[in-house]
Amino acid sequence: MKDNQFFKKVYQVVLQIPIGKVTTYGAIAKFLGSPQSSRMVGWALNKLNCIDIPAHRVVNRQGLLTGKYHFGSTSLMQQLLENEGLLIKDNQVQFLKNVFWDPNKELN
DNA sequence: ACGGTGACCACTT
DNA sequence: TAAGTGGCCACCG
Repeated sequence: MKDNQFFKKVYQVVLQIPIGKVTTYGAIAKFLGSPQSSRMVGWALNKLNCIDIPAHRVVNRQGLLTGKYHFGSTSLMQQLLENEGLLIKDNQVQFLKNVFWDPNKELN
């Protein structure tokens, strides 16, 4: 698969997210070199919804858990995040700015 | 083979 | 200030 690189990078980035931190689809997309292809990131995670990838640490720009319905249980994603010390309210990560982890800044 | 769709984001009315 | 629309690229029916 030629898009393996895209997947791989998403995979790598998500795996590098520290505990208690989250990133956004847009940030990852930008890191991949296609700032406009944030949809692909979500799509990639959808296909890579393996347990090996902590996709629960990836949220949208507003911090909303938009992909929670793809985790099987809507509460699972929230539980996982809360378990990492994050505060979730109304399907949204509180203090997102505080726990935001930017791959472009942290990874290079 | 083709069109619709998607875990989104940013710019333009 | 809020709502609408375009763009991105791969998968599924």
